Amino acid sequence: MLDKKYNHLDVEKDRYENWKEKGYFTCGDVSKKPYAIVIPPPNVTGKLHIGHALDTALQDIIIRFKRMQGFDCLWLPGTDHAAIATEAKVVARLKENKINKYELGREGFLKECFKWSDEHKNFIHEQWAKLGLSVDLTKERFTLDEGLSEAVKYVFVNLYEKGLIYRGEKIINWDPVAKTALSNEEVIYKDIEGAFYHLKYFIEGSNKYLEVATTRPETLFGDTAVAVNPNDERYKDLVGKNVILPIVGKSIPIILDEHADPTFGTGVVKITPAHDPNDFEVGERHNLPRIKVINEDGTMNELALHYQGMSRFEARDALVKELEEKDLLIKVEKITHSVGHSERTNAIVEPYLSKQWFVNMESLSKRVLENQKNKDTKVNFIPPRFEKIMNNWMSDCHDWCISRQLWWGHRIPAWYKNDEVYVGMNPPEGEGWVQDEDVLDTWFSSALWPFSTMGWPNKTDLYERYFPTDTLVTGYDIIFFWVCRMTFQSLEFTNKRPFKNCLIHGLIRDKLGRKMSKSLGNGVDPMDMIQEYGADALRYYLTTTSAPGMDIRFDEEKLRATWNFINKLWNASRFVLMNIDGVKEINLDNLNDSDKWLLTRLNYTIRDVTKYMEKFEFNNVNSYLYSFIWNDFCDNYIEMAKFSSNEEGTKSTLLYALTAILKMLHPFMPYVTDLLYNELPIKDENIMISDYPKMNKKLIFKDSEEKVNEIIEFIKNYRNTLKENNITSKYQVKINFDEKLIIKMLKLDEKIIDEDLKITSFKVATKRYEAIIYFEKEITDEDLLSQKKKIEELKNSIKKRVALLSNEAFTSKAPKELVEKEKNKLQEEKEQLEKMSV
RNA sequence: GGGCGAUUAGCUCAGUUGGUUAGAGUACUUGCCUUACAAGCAAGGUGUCAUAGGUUCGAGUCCUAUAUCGCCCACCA
Repeated sequence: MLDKKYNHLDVEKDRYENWKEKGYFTCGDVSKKPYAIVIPPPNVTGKLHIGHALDTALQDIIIRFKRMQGFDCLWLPGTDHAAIATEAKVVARLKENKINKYELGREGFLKECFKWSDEHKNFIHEQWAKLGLSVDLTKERFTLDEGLSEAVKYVFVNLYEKGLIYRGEKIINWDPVAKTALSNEEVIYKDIEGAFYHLKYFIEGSNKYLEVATTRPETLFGDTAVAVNPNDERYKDLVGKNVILPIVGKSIPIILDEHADPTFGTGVVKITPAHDPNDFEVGERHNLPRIKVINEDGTMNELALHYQGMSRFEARDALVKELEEKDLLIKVEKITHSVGHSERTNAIVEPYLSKQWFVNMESLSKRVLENQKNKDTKVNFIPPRFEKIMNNWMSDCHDWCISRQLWWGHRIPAWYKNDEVYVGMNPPEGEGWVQDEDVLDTWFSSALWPFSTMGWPNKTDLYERYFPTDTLVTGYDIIFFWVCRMTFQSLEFTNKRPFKNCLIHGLIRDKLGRKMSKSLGNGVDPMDMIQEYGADALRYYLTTTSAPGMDIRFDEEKLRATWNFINKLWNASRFVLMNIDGVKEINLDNLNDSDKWLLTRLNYTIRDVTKYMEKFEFNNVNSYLYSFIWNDFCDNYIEMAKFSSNEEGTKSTLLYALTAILKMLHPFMPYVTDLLYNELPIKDENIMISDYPKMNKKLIFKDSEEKVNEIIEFIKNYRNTLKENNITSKYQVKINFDEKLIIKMLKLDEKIIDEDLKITSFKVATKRYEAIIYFEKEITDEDLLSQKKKIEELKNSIKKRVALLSNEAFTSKAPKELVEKEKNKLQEEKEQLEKMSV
């Protein structure tokens, strides 16, 4: 027998191990149709956050639903080595022990990284288990696995051979803390306080000067020109002259370039090709030298003269002071401007001239855009609006910088000997070749995830059977980090989309709508919530609380309400189990009206729930399931069933309905439904491999549905009348019907009389049931008023409906069913009014 | 500057291809320990659907503006 109260800790204990041992998570039944999802691999950096809980719960719901529908389901799990993120963490851990990565050397450092990633993989496994995720652990992959590394190399070499990967010297985003290049997507722009420094650049051979405004005076050592706009009349006569670089004393030309905006500041721009992407382009156009004045670690180099060795920021302060002393500073204007920060180290990113590897995005992105036009082969975003994000990014993307000056990652398969470059799967033969020191951007390997995890480029059984995958689930924040890149790599290398559907969910915010972040300390640990409310409640709450793609404000009150819902399910199950003694088979041949009513409602629910499960609209699934379970099943049916619990039909209906309820809830709350299902007298081996309920048209009973609906309505009206008129114990009732259910539910037995009494009376009436309640009491004005009000309301409604139905525009243009429905309603209302007017 | 989303009950959110009296949870009021559940039951009140126009027999839903809030991208010498 079940405990009186639902205890999630007891329920969820040890259950996962059992599923795993039985092999329920393992795919491979070739007699069934395949259905595949690959998990977005979490980084091996830390613990899973609440967003992971949402993302993985959604996938588990889909997989469990499809599994019960009879698909052979592969949910492929894995983890991401997360190049820079992990490397930063390991460096930090080593630092605690006062160890520097360079002292350790590449090999030693990688050993530390593997140690770290193994630890975190274990941690992630534990959390997946707590969440109840039915991932196929026999197929687990890691982005640095041998197979995946082969795929990465293959793709690199192939793109290189096609000319889509090249090595070039460009301005890239440099992280001076991690000392590596970053892609544009790894740079986060934040508004910070800064200043415009207005400097004097004296015109050569003159005592006049140009006023040059800059936010980064320390880069002036790298200036190789100043530019003005060709249409700027103010500086027309200066063309061809030179200015003297302050402090340095060097002469640099005044050039004409569109880049200078005459309406911005003084209209004069200093050009530092080695330290600014726009200036770099200006430099290209005018053939200017590129002078680097900053080192990899963000300190100034020898070209910065006496500022050598200072950090960028120290040098700025000191330089400004010197400029001021030498009367070369005109003014300092405080401004707020957005400055790029490294996503991982939070260091201010330095635009930096350096030799890196790039992917040419032109043809790859074009192919994605083309493919999205074909509705049979496109990636279907759910909700559809997110397709625009991918398309926008794909129609305006720059070449992708893929080399990283890190150790943790896939080493670039390029070797150099003097000026020769060799790119290949294996090291070149012969002496003197040195492999590129750099590794690839972590997203380069994640981009291959849906097929590299299945053994590609080998034609494995796994790949042949499950690729392209069916559905990818992820947050909108990584559409261009990841979804876009998977799509173009997949189209390029497999000629197929990586997944048919891409289900996009929102971000989880705190109660006030703020992003969860470490600095605010407003994060919610899913493991804490599981401890407090159970994984079942957390999963159900997170996945059903909002419409697809919308952000969620995390609200513990709602999570608690979900726990209450499970407690309700628990107790309803107790009731059923207490009342189905001796049932050996489900027999639905002899049913009473309330049984038929419940089965009818159940079948509608199965139909609606299935429809919305297929569409991934879990909030709608909830609204149908919740109201069916709580209102129809518990509040109405169980109460009615108490009067017929000895009947075979009712016992069977209770069991049949509970079985279907548990199955429909199972994808969301696997633990509690597994336990409750096991208590049932008639069951399959396990709920997670049982059949999903199907609508059965034979179990739709329209007449009983209508009748019991009216009974419920009558009961409600009756109780309302008692309550409103404060009728407590002593009253008598005259009725026009012999409906046992109403009599029992309202406990009318001892109150029924046959004759009319000449005392206060209230009438309760629906279409076919009518009761007059006699009550010893003076009718107060208030009573009269409330009765009058009801009649008024009814009259108004009738008036409105009559007007509507006499509107010819409506009757001729509206659908016939609707007009018919309105007519029926009008008829009903008229009848009711007649009955109410005593 | 370009794009996206939101605005509905005190709060948090749903609202299907337009269908005529707009829903849920929570909070609130009242009465109940009715042997599944008081973390419950019964009954109840709650709305200028951001604003202004328009289309339509009919608009929370479609169209056009506007306002406020949030997010993304680009630019920021």
